[in-house]
Amino acid sequence: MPNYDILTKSPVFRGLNSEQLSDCLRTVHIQMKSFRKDNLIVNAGEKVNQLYIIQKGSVRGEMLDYSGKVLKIEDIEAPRALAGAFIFGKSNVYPVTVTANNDVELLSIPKNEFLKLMQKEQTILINYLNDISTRTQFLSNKLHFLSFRTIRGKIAHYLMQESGSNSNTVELKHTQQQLAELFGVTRPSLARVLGELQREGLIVLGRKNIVINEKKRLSQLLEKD
Amino acid sequence: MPNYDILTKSPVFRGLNSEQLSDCLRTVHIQMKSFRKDNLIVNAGEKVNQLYIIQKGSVRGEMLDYSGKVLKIEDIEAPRALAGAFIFGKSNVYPVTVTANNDVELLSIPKNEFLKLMQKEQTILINYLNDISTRTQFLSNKLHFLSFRTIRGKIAHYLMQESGSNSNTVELKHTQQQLAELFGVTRPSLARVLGELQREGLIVLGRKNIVINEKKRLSQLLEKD
DNA sequence: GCAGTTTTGTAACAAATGGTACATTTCACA
DNA sequence: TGTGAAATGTACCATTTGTTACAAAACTGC
Repeated sequence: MPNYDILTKSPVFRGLNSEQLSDCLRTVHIQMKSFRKDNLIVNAGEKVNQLYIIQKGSVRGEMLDYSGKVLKIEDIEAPRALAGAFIFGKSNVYPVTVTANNDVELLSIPKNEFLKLMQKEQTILINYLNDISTRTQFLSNKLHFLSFRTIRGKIAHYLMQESGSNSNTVELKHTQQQLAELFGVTRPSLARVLGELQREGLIVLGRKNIVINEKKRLSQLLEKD
Repeated sequence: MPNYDILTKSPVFRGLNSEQLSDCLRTVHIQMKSFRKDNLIVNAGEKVNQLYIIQKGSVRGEMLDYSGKVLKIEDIEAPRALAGAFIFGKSNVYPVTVTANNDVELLSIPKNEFLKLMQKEQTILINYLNDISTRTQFLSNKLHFLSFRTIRGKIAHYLMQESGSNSNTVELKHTQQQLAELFGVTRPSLARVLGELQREGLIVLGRKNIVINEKKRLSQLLEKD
């Protein structure tokens, strides 16, 4: 029941066609796993012994601090790979708790079987290197983001990043609550700072977007943080 | 002038002997580079087109926020590899500024040459996967660490991590200033909280160590943060 | 269009941290 | 052993954020 058409679009198998992929996968032991919405897929701290590739649905990675408070790290959607960077490495342990956002199907490939695949297909090797490297870069960005001390700084950085160089409007895909979790701050604090920035004329708050009035002054906020 | 004896101890070339390594490296184009103490090796934002392996000395990776304030990320010493995870991936750009801690010699291998090496020597491939995976795990830890809101939480987490499960003494390898940078807080604030924790009887501050008196209460701090 | 739910705006106060300054202690080394 | 530099302890106040609470506005499903 692996869907080769979908899986060939995964970062790991990209560049192969369905036939090539099914030929490859026939030579190794694989397994399909299913999860329902909000099911726990992996708990932080579990050992990683296989590569998971999402064939259907989307999952979220969250970090739980000791009080159970949630810091959301990211969403991963089909057909991306899960925890690719944690199969190898020293501690082979999931750093985040992974939960299903909706109905999810995973392709599971044991570590040593996946090694065989990479030895066999150079395309998979290069893809895999690209994938974990991209993940590392994502973490690095996240780290950079969290390094802003103030909420103003985080907002400024977020808006500058989301708006790109040409546009002055940022479409919001998240509620304030979700944004606050992303920033690692409380919702009222975020709302307060957003309100301040609006009163100061830097931005205009819409329901589902934010218009940047003065990009220069906004970027100056970054320099003070 | 590559030193094969040292390089075989690098995470990337581990498992090969000097002869095997020199044979490998003879088939590709490599280059040696030298830097003096506090020389800039790579600026954050530069493109990554080669793998650097430190043959001699140590370097530090630092993130500069826009005001020029320094957030130290890590030290990397010979014979580890540098920015291994950023050769591949989407944005091929250094996330941190790399500076020499002392006199440094680097082995530089262009990206496509390094690909050849991995195709040729499976040992190098597996080593490389382990290396970048370990780096990702390091970043993930760092992220977890920074997610603690309060200084108390960061101190508690740091001490619990450093002391391990048996010992109650943490040897300090850093000054307060260095620790403060590691934590992303100011030095006086760190000193204040350390003082508070001592007054509350949780820890005893020494010049070059910290003794944990009540491990239970310390771990409870983590739950409140 | 209405009722219930979610999202947003905002206020008042508490808590935590930053910035700055300075005295004291420790360290390095001449 | 003495001296200058570095590290540490601490105090004061400003700033930022958290916490809690509540009202208004916007959505949702009927």
